[in-house]
Amino acid sequence: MPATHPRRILVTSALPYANGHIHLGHLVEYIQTDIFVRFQKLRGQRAIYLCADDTHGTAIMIRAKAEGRSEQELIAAMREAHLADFADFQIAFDHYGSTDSPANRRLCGEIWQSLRRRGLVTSRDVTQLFDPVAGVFLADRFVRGRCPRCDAADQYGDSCEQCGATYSPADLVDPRSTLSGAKPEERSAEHLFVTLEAMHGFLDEWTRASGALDPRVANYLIGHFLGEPLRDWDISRPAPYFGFEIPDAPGHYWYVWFDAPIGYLAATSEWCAAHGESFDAWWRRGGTNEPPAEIHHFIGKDITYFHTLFWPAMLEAAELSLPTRVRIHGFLTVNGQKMSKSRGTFLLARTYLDHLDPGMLRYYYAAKLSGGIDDIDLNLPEFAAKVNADLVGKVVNLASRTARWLEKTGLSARYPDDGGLFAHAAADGTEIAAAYEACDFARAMRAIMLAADRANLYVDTEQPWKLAKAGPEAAAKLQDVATVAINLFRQLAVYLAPVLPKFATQVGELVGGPIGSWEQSQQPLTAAPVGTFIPLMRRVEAAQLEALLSQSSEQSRETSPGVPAVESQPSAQPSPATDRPGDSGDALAAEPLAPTCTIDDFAKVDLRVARIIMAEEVPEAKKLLKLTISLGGDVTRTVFAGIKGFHAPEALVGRLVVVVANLAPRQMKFGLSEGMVVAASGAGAQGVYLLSPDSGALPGMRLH
RNA sequence: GGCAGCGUAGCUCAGUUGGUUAGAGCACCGGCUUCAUAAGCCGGGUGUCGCCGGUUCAAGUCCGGCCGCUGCUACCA
Repeated sequence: MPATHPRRILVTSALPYANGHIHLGHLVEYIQTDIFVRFQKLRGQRAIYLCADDTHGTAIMIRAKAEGRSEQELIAAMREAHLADFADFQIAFDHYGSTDSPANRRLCGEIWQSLRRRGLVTSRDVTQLFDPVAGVFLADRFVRGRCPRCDAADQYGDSCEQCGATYSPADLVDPRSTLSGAKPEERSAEHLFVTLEAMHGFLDEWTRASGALDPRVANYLIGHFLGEPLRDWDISRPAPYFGFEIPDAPGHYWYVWFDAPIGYLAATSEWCAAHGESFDAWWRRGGTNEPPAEIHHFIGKDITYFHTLFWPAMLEAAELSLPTRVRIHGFLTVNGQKMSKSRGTFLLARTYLDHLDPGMLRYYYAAKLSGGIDDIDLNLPEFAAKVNADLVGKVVNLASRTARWLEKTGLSARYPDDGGLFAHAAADGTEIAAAYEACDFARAMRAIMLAADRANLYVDTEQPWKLAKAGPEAAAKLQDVATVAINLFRQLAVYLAPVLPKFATQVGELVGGPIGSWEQSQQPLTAAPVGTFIPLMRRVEAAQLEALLSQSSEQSRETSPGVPAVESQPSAQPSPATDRPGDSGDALAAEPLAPTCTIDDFAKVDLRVARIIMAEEVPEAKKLLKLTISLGGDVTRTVFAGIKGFHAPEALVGRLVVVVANLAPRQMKFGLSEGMVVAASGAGAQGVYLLSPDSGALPGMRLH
């Protein structure tokens, strides 16, 4: 519980790059951070959540040029889009800045002077490929050519995707710039470096002993960087570059990764200016009489070393406060694989919002995040099941099934005997809070759902619907039972408030007023009016998920020219089939075409002709027939096929069908199924139609 | 190629410093309930804890090797 002096907690998320829109992968971090900050505020701590757009660098410069507008116009437009996405996902920054701001320029200058004073800046020439037409130096990925080892065409400047060779861009055969198509030339330019090795002792100590890092991360750093002399960090880029020109080195610009983390400081500075606070009190060591502010950075594992080596070194050199904790999370996969435009799983925040409630994603992520650096998977069928079961079926349903009894009477004047349920859940608050504090939100959600289970069991046991029918003499008992249920419901809403802020607000409107303090979970409400219950959250339907994926696929086709558009297929010729009566587009419309797959994808599926040699009823099964099929010779398989009712077993024996022969065997209730018989179905689901090859085909033949 | 993480029930995952009979949710089956958004409650069983070896009285847990999956690969590593 907050003592007389609340903790001061400064929290950041990594700055999103102004080169693209927010997607569901980004949101893992912003939602995680937002939950942490909201939790701290609910507990009465003084927490501030700061972030900003990361706006500088070559990529922004090139994109602005390609779009024929200034960098400032580009980043302003992207900022607006980012802010709208964050707001709609209920991510509540206390301040959202930009690295392209006067405050950031000033602070970059100050840090830079600290590095200079300490003699940590040096310079030397660096040779890079230069695009003479576009007039810019080229990163490896902006150069393509033939592999010097295997001669594969169209390879990136650093490694060959065909043979795996690694090399430098200058080794490529016939290199060309992906920006202009011009042949790049080698140019040498002076770069400025920070001599990190001078900070080696400090970093060793900080990594090991500060407690800011998970031991696994500390081990990683010790094993990979701190075990040998640290390389100089190339901190400048020659013109042309979109960024801040270095004041004492005209023609040189700070590299984007220098000014990006300083954006945390700039955001603090701007927030302080707007709220009459002192920057020094938050970042300067010994800047106040208060205990030092805590500084928590939330980042993805990909930018670990920027935040655990370069950034602490910069802060140390500038004598600013060091991070209390660097909280590192993994990446998001969708349905078990990385987000992919061609699979339609590269899900933008905005696309999600077009179809689904943001609170649901916040809850799902919370239920998956345990504070570690493991990747988390967004499995869409599981997402629907979890949201429907936990939020709709357990939590919201609790009010849905009891609030109506209290509309006229309000809560009982005294809190009834609930068998210790409220006190039990109030005591759970300690463990739930500890889990939130440790960013083990998954554990917090499990504990909260257990409390929800107990509450539902209570309602089930007390059977208020019977009391309602029992007449006036049971009215007091009915009011008491509903009072308990609604109190337990509101208690859950307090615990869930960091995850579901909008839901908590709505619950406050239903009963008891605004939820603003963790303490509200500790005392039941009495004699308060109860509003009319309106459904607070709708179930997720499969159709919504399909619509989400299908819209995402369309967007990807529009925006990624590398993926052939379905529309580009020559389909204008009238097809004989479309002239047939009854051949409507219903079936196609009911199940839109799957995303494009390659011939390699198709080759993974081994389709074979097979002969059904036995077909048996499975008495207990509603849909299944047990088939024994032959792939030729004495190779037979047992397959359970969902065709009962559409085909008589005896009519199937001897018939040729097509099977997926390399499908992973699946244990079904009635036995192991070792393949799948291919059949057509869909639209109206009027039937299931087996495929047959033309006569002459033999078992074992593969479909190509 | 380099680096990292993971591998526990059909699926998604928990399993504290090694310590009884390895757990939860979902899915599935049966029963109850009918207030509630096809919601709720009870019961049911399922595991060579990826494989091989080692340390130990004791290994899902520690060590080594192998296999598989996933992610990252930025002017860097």
